[in-house]
Amino acid sequence: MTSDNFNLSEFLPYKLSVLSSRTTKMLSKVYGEKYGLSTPEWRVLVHVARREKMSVREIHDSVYLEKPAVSRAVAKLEKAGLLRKTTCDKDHRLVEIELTEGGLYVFNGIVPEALSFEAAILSAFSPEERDQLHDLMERLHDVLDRLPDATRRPQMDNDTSGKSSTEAH
Amino acid sequence: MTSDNFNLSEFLPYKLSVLSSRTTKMLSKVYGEKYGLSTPEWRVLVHVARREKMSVREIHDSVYLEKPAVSRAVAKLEKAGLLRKTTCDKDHRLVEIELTEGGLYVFNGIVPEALSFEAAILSAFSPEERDQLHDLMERLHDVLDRLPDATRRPQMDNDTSGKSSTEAH
DNA sequence: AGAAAATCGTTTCACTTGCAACGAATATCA
DNA sequence: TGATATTCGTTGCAAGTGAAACGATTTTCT
Repeated sequence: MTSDNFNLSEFLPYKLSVLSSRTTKMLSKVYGEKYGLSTPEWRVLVHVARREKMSVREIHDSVYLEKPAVSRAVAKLEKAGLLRKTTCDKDHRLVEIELTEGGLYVFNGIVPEALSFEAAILSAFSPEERDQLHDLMERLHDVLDRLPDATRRPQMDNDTSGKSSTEAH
Repeated sequence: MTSDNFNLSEFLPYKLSVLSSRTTKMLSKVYGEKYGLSTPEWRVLVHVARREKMSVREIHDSVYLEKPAVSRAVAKLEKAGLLRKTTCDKDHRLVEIELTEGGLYVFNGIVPEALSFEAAILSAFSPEERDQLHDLMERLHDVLDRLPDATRRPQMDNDTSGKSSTEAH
């Protein structure tokens, strides 16, 4: 029998899922307990904070969230006063989403904690190991991209500030 | 301003989540489309296949699934005829779960495909890099374990066959 | 211009999840 | 032994999710 000794706990997709779930769950305490944000809301908030105005579709394209998830997150964040939503003048199908002052305030409150959480996690690694991790994950994505029924991978958006993406590491 | 240039797409918890989601989603086609199993059902099935009889609690302890998720997955798998559920003689609170012949058949059909999916993913890596990946993920878990509000991490169960866990490779 | 197709954001619906509470069974301990 | 506490598996419920459908708007093409 060939599959007799299949061990779930050594199966890469399962291991990735467990690690990801634990990480997300522990991070969610940062934006959840203190600010009452869900994970989609947290993602939308920090993404919107990077640009002037953006539409639901732009968020959907760059963040790993389904369109309905973006729409609902935006609705909740608007109700909470963290962002403002107006219909675009030039194209009435589009909405223009931007942070309010309150949204910026929350953003500035959460991000340092999120970064310190990430720093705590990465503290176990040397700079070389962090590069390794990044590299391995990137190559994992590349393999997934080439598989038959490849799932959508959100586009990394062009950085408006900071180092250019063409710059060597 | 310190958090001006926070970039979600370079944030480790987010990156882990995206990679894990993509992997799980693509793997789920293996057990989903052809066998109609959900992810919890797939996990329960392959875990139960490793031992004689086990309880819901034992599954919950070793697999990253909430107790209700295990209970529901077991119920569905039983209804599908893939496993058998009987109340324990010695302790009537417990149930004894074991694979049926049909369950073993499905198991033997799925596992090779799952393993070949994993192999396809890992094909991009050298043996050393696979060890690196494993090592980095393990150390990530260790860090999470030591953090204040550490989330539960399922126990890796003792292997009944194959190499012992104390063996240095 | 006018019909048809495409796009955008929202909503609907069925399904899944996570958490707490529950009844049943056993263990603990006076 | 009898009262209390604990454990086990299930269920209820509120919230979240994904896929398809929808109305509104714009684009495309004749």
